Amino acid sequence: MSVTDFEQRRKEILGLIIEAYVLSASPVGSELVSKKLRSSLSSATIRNIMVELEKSGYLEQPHTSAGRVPTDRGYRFYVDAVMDTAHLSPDELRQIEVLIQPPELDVEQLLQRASGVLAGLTEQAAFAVSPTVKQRTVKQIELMPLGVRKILCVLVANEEMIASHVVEIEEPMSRDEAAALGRFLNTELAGLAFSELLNSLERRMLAESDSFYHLVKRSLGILQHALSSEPNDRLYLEGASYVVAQPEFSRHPRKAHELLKGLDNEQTLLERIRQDIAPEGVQVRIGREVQLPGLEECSYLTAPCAIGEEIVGGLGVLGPKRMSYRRMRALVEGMARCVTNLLTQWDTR
Amino acid sequence: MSVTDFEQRRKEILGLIIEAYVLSASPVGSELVSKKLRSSLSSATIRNIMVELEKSGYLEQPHTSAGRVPTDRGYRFYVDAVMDTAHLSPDELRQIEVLIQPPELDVEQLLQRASGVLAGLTEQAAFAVSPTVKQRTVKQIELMPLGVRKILCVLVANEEMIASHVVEIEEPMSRDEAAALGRFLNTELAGLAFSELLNSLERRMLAESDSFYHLVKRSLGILQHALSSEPNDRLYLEGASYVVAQPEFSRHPRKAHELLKGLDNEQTLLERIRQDIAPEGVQVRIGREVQLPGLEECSYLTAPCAIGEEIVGGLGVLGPKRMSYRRMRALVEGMARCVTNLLTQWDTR
DNA sequence: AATTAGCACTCATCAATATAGAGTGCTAAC
DNA sequence: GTTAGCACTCTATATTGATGAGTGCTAATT
Repeated sequence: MSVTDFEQRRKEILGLIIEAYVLSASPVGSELVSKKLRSSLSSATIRNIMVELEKSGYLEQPHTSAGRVPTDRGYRFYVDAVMDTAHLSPDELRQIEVLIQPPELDVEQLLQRASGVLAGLTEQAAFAVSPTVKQRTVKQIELMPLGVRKILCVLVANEEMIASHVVEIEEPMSRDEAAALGRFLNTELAGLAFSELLNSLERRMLAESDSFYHLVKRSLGILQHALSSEPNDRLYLEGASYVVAQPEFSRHPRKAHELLKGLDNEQTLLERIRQDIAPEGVQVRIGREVQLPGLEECSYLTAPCAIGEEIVGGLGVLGPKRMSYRRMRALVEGMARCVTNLLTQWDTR
Repeated sequence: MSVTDFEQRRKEILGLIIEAYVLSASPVGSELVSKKLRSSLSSATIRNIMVELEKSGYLEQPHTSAGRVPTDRGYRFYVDAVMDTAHLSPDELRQIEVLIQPPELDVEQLLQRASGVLAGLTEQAAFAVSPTVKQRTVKQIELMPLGVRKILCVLVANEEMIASHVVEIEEPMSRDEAAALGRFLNTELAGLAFSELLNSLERRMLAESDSFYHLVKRSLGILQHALSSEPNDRLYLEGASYVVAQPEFSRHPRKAHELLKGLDNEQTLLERIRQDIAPEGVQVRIGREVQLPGLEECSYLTAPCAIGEEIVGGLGVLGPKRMSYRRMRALVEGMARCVTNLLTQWDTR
């Protein structure tokens, strides 16, 4: 038997152990593996291999004379090198699209639905992070005076992504002035990324001392405020109850409590998840890799959502380390694809 | 000893039992009550009174030879007729105002902070319902074409409450047309409640066949859409982990799971809570009165938040039935007062 | 050299049992 | 109307022993 065959067999057995453990939530013994294995090997042989897998750090024993349980490293190896990739069928994708389609063209509603449906499908906690208008390019900017010293600044990235902010200003501004300023901004700034807006205006202020100086200065003040806060920067999270119901947590109330405390921390979660949203597709974080307080016993998967080529947000699933990574990956990928499809459709309509 | 003295003593004992139970979470025996009672009565006498209180339905025994535990009815009586009212000191109120003040004039952010701070102070789950623009009166309406067949409709109730919706329309509309329509709407509809808007327009359509007919018709179509969905209609909920950590739930994982499932149901919760927000002030719902699936073992308190005299939202606290209603009422009332203060300040600034 | 049967050993789990003590209701005395 | 005293009930906790799943090791087998 060649070395690679050897390796292959170890992988297969690790896979079987993990899959059995995912279902049963209790340590897996050599007998069971022996039965499930295609090539018939006795439990004794399996035991020998299990010892090797334990030495490699993929498995561990809760105590002498219990079966084996995967370690973080075991799961990681399984995800990277053992499990095969599944995809949802076109039919399932269509069904999901129907489920998440909101009655209106509204990104927030879409994401809320997506996280809800994803939680239901996976029976885990599911999340979606709303894209910030900042990441997108300017389509239109409108200014509208409210009262004397307040101005409503509406930033339009595209039809579905709109941010409006009330900005307090020093000098009063009339309706006509606002309209003029709006026209100025729209001709000068359309097509820029919102993130470059301020830089661009600042550069102009330094360079030219032209007739627009006053306009530029006022715009800068207003846009600085409007872009500084983004209340829509939100994490939709649903289905925490599924996770707490898992034996890992329901048997250890303290852990459940810590998990929920961790999930209450919307901002921390959001930042961490944002980091993982990458164009490469589905990302997996396992156990201690999660690096979020209270979520050491959890794993999560993320996938990016895009409008066309531009990544504008993401979604994913969070559950106990003991989850079916194969199925979760398929579902997260499928859901992200559906959201991306819908957003892109909306955008080009 | 007169009848009212008699009644008074029963109340005092019920109060002691409830307060002890709130702290200890375990059935309260006659010995303990006897010790805590000011007028010294032996445990035997207390037992007799406890039997009466049990007959009245205020107490029950988990089993023979355990102490007593309050029933829903017992809590209700305690809240209505036994406990005294506490209020936060002006100093505490000021501290809270500082804590919840957001960096910007934004109702949503204010409510989010309020629910977070309230959860921290009460160590229970706390919630806040965002006011819908529908409940307020029209200050300004702006229409802004986006692309060919879409129009952005901005509804301004006051500086801090703004709702914007993208509406798809049949016939294209130019910038000028939109501006004209906007002017029409602002002159005709300002001061009306948003909820009356549609009715008012419909009446006009039937009555007059005047030169404005076309304008009215178009407005109606747009506003119908814009008002039909209210994505800001949201419930902020924080601190569920506190509740799950209470022995009522941490000792019974199934109950904890059901609680969390109940809390996941944002819409149902929101509707139920809205019903309870009354101008009279703090409302209390206890146990089965809650009438929300999965929350039979909980109680909640709500208080209205207003801008001036007009109630625009509310907030409250949710926890196990075994909570310090006295302290919760003070905190909920105080927090509502702070939010009301801030909103009213903003509005009149 | 790899595999396997056989076996002694370990340890968690579960049910059965005993024990302690908290709290009751009742009765009779104050 | 109040209270001391007491028998009684029932939970909570600890103890014990039996069960069995699963292991590691050794020696036999292929």
